[in-house]
Amino acid sequence: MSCVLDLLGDKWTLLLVRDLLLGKGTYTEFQRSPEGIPTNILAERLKRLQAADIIEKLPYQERPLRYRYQLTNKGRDLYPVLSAMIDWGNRYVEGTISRAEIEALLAAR
Amino acid sequence: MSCVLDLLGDKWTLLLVRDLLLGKGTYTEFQRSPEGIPTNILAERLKRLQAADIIEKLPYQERPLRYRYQLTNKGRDLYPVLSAMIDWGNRYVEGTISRAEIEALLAAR
DNA sequence: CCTGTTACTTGTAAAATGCAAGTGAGTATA
DNA sequence: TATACTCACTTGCATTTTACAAGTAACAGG
Repeated sequence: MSCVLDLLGDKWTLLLVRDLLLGKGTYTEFQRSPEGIPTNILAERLKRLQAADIIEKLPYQERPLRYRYQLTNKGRDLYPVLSAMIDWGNRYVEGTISRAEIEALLAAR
Repeated sequence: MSCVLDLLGDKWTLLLVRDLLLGKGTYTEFQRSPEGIPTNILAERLKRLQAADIIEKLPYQERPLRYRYQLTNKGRDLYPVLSAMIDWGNRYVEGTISRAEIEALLAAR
């Protein structure tokens, strides 16, 4: 647990994983998420997640060359963690989006 | 997710929930956990978890009057979140204790 | 009285975070 | 061929949070 929380135990990291699961992938897409992650924190977290092999950076266009981030298998396997948090949130925290609505968002993309 | 992470998204909170699930309950028991939580952080997190109705403080002896903390139903329902993290850790993080060993610890108490 | 235990609180230095502004590569527009 | 614009960051700095050490208060036992 302690080792896992050294990687994921902060306010922003799992929000990034959530965004990635929802299909976001570019720097500006992450920045535009409603929580408004500070740009220096975003850059640092992306590096940490890459170093931990949870995400990878791939070119998605040339001229101009641009990269997008996407989850590795290791990263995608965090879905059950997010899923459990969503279920708990739906049960106990007000104003949370239901699991069904989220699955719909995932299916839509 | 964001609301849930405002409560749980830090290094120590879920470690406390883990300790509580393992049967720990007094201030010194938490302090003696191998991660070594700083005492001021411990006090603050216990207050936050109480305020969030995740734990409650109950007297366990008189003369001298002493309290222990224990999970509420809301707190116990965090088990699936921990469980998902443990499974992910077992798969991807070295030096993690297997789920089976943890279940044994839980059964033992 | 003196020592020990439990459960904290207080002070402070170090580290992480949040915010604003700036940079550089490349593209599009006038 | 300047000028402006987008994307993906980096840098500087004030504020907040954390970590570590020390101190405190209530009570008990010898």
